[in-house]
Amino acid sequence: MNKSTLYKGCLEPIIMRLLKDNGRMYGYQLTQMVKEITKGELQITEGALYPLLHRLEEQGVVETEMENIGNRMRKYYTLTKAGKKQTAVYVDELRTFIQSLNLIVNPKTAG
Amino acid sequence: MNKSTLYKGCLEPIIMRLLKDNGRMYGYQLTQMVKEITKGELQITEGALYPLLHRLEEQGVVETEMENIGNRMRKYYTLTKAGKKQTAVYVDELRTFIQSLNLIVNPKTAG
DNA sequence: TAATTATGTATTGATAAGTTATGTATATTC
DNA sequence: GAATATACATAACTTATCAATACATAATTA
Repeated sequence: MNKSTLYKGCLEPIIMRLLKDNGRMYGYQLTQMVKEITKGELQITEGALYPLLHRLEEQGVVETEMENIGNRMRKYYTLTKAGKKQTAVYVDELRTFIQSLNLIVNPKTAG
Repeated sequence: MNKSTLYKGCLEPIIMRLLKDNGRMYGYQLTQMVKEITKGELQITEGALYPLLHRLEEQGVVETEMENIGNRMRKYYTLTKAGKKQTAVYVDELRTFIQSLNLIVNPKTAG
């Protein structure tokens, strides 16, 4: 096992949740926010993030706008209406999943 | 996404944790216990479980004994000493991971 | 009694979600 | 001028899991 492989399968709801909470965000910002919130515990790689974002765009879950900051471009992602609905469902599933993990790892305190 | 794909990467610490708590267990029993504890939320498939158990045996994390119950055979798994050590580390990592997920999904209550 | 479900271990082929590595480019800091 | 941070992107590879299948016995149900 590898510490960093734990979140396989959870990345999608994680990203969607952050977009729901913060509105417009760009890729690099998402990686930094995850790192910051989890105090460095979760680090999203670009190889995981960008294909995911593109997939979400393809599916109509997010929509994008480009913006130029100085000479660099940024691609901002926003949840669509359908995306927000989706997010609610996924985050709920993730919560249930967390609860399930808790029941196994902390059988006494988790109820 | 698929609800059942959430726990990719978490199965190993889950199984090891159960073995640590309950001592000797057999494969089918592990699947049933996970299902029971999580009220049906997590269902371990054989295609995931048995290869994992075999891998753990290969690595010296668990050791096995066969037993005949009636006419059916059962293969019991027990953590080795090294396995118990490993388990402590992995479960700790899983706890940290759960905490990280919580920080993202429940930013207000999780601290 | 025939069919289905539960118990029990195991393997195979396919898939998808990651990692690692690489590429491009600008801005900043030492 | 070298290293680091910012910013997007893709390609090749790995691997953990699923779905399906296989085999076998016991128990239940129609």
